[in-house]
Amino acid sequence: MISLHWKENYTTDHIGYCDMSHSDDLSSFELSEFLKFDEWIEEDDQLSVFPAANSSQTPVYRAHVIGESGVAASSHEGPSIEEGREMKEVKERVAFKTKSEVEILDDGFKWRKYGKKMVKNSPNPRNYYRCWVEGCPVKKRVERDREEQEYVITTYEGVHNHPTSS
DNA sequence: CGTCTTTGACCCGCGC
DNA sequence: GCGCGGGTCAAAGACG
Repeated sequence: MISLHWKENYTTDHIGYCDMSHSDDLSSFELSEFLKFDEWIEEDDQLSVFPAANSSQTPVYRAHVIGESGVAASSHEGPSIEEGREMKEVKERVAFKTKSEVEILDDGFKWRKYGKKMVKNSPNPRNYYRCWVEGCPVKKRVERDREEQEYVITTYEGVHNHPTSS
């Protein structure tokens, strides 16, 4: 059972989370690309790699999701998966808020850093990465949470047009 | 010596 | 039109 919930506003974005058990059929889930199944935040807020599809366990994983769609934002009861899919069409962007001391999280992809910027009202810089694979449009940006410095916010933008290179 | 990071410059959209 | 904030470029530097 997959359910997507949304919480209160987070600056201009909206934070939600998605609960799912590993018994779900990932391939048929429309949000699979959008949510990047290979990276999740576990219940204890430790980053973990999603287990292989043939794993016998059925753990529940949780990811924090930051959306930017007005569609999702306007829903008070929380968006359905339909709305989530619409969000993907508007902007293929997903963010994870992760409790971590290091900002370089190995998610199975190779990244090339191309920029760093100090953001206003925050003492922390924001780092910009591009997917290392040529022709792949995916970018990500990494920054520390303004208030909770022990958290790292990783934002992915776009969908990989190639398999994960290990 | 090649490759990846660093870092200031540049660009672009937006509000005033 | 101009300044500001955020995103990207690219030359120079670091590092193996």
